Amino acid sequence: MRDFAVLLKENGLKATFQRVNILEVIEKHGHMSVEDIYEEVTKVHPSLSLATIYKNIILMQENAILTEVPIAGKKSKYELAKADHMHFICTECGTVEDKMCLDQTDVIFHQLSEEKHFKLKQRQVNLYGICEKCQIKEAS
Amino acid sequence: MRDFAVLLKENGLKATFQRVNILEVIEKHGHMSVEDIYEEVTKVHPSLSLATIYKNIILMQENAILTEVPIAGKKSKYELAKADHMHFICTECGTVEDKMCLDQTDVIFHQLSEEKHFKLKQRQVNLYGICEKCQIKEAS
DNA sequence: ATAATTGCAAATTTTTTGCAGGTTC
DNA sequence: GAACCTGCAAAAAATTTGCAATTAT
Repeated sequence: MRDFAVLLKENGLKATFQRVNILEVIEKHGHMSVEDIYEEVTKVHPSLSLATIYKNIILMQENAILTEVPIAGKKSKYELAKADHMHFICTECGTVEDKMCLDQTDVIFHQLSEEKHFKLKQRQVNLYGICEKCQIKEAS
Repeated sequence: MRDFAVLLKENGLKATFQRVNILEVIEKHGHMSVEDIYEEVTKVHPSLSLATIYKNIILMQENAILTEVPIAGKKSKYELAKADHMHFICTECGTVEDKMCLDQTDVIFHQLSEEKHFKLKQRQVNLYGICEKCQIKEAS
């Protein structure tokens, strides 16, 4: 488990129990909506409030600790900021799975960063479909 | 301007003034949030309600007439369903611009559709950065 | 010690719902 | 004329805000 207290301090944020807790559950589960986080985190720290989660998600995004993964037809999920990757998103159950970028994605990104009229900062490649579990469920 | 009445009927939906109107403003502006649509559409048809927009956006997505473009840090926008393309999204002003897919995106998509554990349906490549206008604004 | 952070409650904003009246085919 | 659709108003859900009490450094 990463040392989130240090990570927070490096970004000039105080390492409160709440923040570390939020980051730990996100690390553990990978991709979580605000509500997912709330449910998990209150198991350990029942008084942790939704307002605190909202405030911190915003703050941690500003500090590039968290990244939002907006999803068509569902609520956004949040993940720890990490090296560029793609997402498999299940349109049935909403599960998000990371997928390493292929070589071609770098080619594309590089080519697009040449575009003079748009200063490219970040890419997000989201692949929608049906995950293994839901395929099995559908079949039956 | 496309004949949206026909498009709606092809999908088994009644061609109401409201629906055609919603589709026309989206066609004209390219990418619009619910609120954008409401503001535009009420200029022509002041009594058109938000509830109608919400109901129809859902319905038209189910019928593959509209596509949601979810955007990190901003509200989703909606566009007419069309051939695969990428989006340049300005993180300052929220403007969305379409960008044709490069050849490599097809290679990637094809390669990923071989993955046995995920039945790939749709891709969404979103490129975040600063648009020309906002670059100029920043510089000054 | 002090500046930042939390948690509550209230306010605001966004989205959904039910239904009576109106419209499309 | 039957089924569908709209617009209202109310309800529900999601997010933000202000502030007094608490906590991290």
